[in-house]
Amino acid sequence: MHQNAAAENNSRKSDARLESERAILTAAESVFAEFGFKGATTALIAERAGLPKANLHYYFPTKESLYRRVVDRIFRIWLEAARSFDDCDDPAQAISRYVAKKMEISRDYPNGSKIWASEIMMGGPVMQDYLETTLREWTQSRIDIIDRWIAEGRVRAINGRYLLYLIWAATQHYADFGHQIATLNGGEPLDDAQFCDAQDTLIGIILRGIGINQSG
Amino acid sequence: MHQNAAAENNSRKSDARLESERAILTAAESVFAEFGFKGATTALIAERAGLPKANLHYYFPTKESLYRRVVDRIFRIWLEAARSFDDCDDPAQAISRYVAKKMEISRDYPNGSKIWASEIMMGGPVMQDYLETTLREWTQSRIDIIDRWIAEGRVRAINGRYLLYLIWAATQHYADFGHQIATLNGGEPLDDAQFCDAQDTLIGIILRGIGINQSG
DNA sequence: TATCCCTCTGACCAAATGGTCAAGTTTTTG
DNA sequence: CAAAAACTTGACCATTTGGTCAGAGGGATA
Repeated sequence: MHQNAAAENNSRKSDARLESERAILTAAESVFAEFGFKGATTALIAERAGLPKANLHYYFPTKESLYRRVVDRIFRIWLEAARSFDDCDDPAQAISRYVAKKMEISRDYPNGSKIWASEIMMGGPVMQDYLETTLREWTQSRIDIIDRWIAEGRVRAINGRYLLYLIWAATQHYADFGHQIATLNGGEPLDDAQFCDAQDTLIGIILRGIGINQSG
Repeated sequence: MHQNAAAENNSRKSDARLESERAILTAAESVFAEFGFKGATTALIAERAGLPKANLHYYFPTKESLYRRVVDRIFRIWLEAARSFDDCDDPAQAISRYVAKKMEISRDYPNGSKIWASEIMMGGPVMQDYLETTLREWTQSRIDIIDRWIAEGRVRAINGRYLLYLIWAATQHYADFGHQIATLNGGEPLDDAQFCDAQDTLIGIILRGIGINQSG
């Protein structure tokens, strides 16, 4: 196959290898999300990935190395969402875009969000570096932006830090507590219309809550 | 000791037994919160409770029975907070009291909140009954109250369900993600002043967000 | 003191689990 | 085509873990 060349761009890894790794990582995400790091078993991950456990250990020597790869991916997705805060200097647009993006991530990668939550609850054994460097810097720079908006009178005087926590909490809730939300929805996950309603309700409350009068 | 009579009110359990059970339950809460159900080991729980593992199994025959007791306690605390929604018919007071109460619970029983979160992420194997009965009924009745407030024009038209989810998410975040919040606070948990600030910021955003103009 | 009941605990066991390995099979390369 | 490199896998192992058990305190009551 001629796609070989494209695949080899990625560290000379064959298509088959990439496919196996992808299957393992996907399975690992679901198992780590459901049982936490200690509760996850490599046997179950291998089973969900459709290959023998020994084969899984060929690609990922230890459970921890596999876990690290999964956490890495999650953090990269988080960083992508973080960028939507930069695209625009209008507070209303910046915040509503950021909230919308985080909601979409909760819907599209719920397992990633759960693993993040689990990591933090365990005291961040793997992500502590990220928390102390990248996340801390990102958070402070966004607080600075919010403070500038406040100084310019475009946003009501609030503590930007706790606004960010509110946004993180409210959006990630739709992933981390998806099972509870589904149970309270008759056992079914939110459909598209409900999800949009949740998103709009959240954005509406936050924007008005920080003193932005929405048009429309 | 004359307190004996008081203790015997509780199913004839001796002081010593109650004390041992309390120590075990406290230890169990911290271990389940940190490692999840599967990751928690009875050996570690026993160690943190300061007694041999065999003794723990004398009081709680299986790990699951111990876990159920811990989850029961959490749910009872949750119900207590839920009542603060009933004490008052004024939307501003009812909601600000409820949020404040939930924030206090996050500060005072962070492990309980983490175990709840972990349970939900596992698909609610133990709490599913609660979710489908008590929680569902409580949620619907509160949505009805919010809808009445809206009909009376005392609150902006919003979807009450997603307002509740926002409140749960934002308040429980301070327990579940306490480690992340501490890391972003220079490694120290929020002090009293910061915690109050977070509480006031949250209440302020929510009240204004649902169209209640606060005085003061 | 003798009896009874509750509590405590070290030693033990079977099952589960992370990880290894040698012996294969397949794919790539010279 | 042959050799080498990469991949696959069943069997195996050491450790961990939930739970058991026999027997040892220890404090009431008669």
